[in-house]
Amino acid sequence: MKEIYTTLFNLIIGRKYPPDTQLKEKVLAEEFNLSRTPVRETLRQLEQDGLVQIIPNRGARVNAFTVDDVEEIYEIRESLELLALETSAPSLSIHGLMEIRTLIQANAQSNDFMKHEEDDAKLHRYFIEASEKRRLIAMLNQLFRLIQHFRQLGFKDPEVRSRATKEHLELIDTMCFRDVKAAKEILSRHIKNSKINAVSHLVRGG
Amino acid sequence: MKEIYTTLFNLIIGRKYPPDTQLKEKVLAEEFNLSRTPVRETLRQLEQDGLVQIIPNRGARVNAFTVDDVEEIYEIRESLELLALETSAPSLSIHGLMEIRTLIQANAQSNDFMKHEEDDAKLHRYFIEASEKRRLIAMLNQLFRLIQHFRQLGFKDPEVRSRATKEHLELIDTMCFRDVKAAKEILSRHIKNSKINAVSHLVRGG
DNA sequence: AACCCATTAAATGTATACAATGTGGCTTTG
DNA sequence: CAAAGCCACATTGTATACATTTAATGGGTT
Repeated sequence: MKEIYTTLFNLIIGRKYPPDTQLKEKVLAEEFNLSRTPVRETLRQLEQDGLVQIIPNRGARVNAFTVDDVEEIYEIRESLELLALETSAPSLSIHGLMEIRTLIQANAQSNDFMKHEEDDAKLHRYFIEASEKRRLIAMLNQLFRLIQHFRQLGFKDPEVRSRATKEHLELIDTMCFRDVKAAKEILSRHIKNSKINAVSHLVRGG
Repeated sequence: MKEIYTTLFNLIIGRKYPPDTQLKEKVLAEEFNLSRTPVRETLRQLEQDGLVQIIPNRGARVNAFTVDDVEEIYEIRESLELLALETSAPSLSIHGLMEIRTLIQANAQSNDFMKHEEDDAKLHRYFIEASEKRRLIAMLNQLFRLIQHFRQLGFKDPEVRSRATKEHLELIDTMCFRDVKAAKEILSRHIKNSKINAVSHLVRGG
């Protein structure tokens, strides 16, 4: 039952289901060997992700997921992560920061792009969760799910990896000095770079 | 069917259902003369609002909705509205700005606090929707729903009203000059003031 | 007395059956 | 021939029935 959600999710993100495709409950139920009930719930979740639109009595249709959408998500993410960073600042321990720093530096020279992707996720999640704001964390998690695919693509480029690593280390060091204002600048630029990088993997309008 | 959502929503926000209350599908279905199916959907929506937590196979329980939650929502709102303001700036017309300005000034001396609340909503929505960012708009709409109750309380105080009006006019005038940076400062302060005002209507921990 | 396992009751999860709504095509009529 | 109305069908919305999971209880053993 959880499978149907991730499957549909990936089909839409991956453009296998083109925009405006009607998602009919009965058809999906048969394809996934389920009844309409769990299918309906899945469609509601996808609506919350902004991937489909549901019109009462008329069902669900796939929303376009364009370059503009990816950009928008990155911009929202930036705003919210800056807030999280600011909020987390007082409660961060040097110990915790150093732990992550060691991890990142250990993988800095690695060519395994998945490792870099994981480290990136860990670092961002570290600051986000340290904010201890339930809703903020939940919202950012949702945004991360939506752009995960494009983030992974980005890390395949060695230049992107080394720049990200550099920015990560800068961010940590700056936060060690509790210079929140400077840290926000670095994080802002880092996410803007990530956005450009993610978008470069897409064709405009596609 | 839509009624059950708003009813439960208000019961939780209004603390009629205390935190940790178990919301059982069968009980709610009988109370609202519905079957479990639409009740389940309602509970999922409330989960998305962060008002209940659903644990698989164990059902829904009411989340606490504390002062901290209200503050968090205001802070997220601030971040996102600043983004919306920045994004909307290029596409704003002097004509549209003046139209709202006239409206606000017309009601400036009114004692009808509902009118002020409506104008406030209109102004904020104006900038938000001008950003033309689907997700941003949707997220802010959800946040507004969550704090609507406390916003209304705030406008009952004449001092709060006049300060809000003043800040609104400042914001509009500054945007007329396309001074986005200054406008963001004003909006930031305005929302921070609103937050303090909303929180002052609550007892800590309640 | 404390612990473990089986049994059971109550809740959620899923499937199916029924109701209501909206769409498209056909007919009818001006 | 065009437009409006009506009927049939497909789809969603809701109710109910069945399956599964979980938590609690009680009996038996150590």
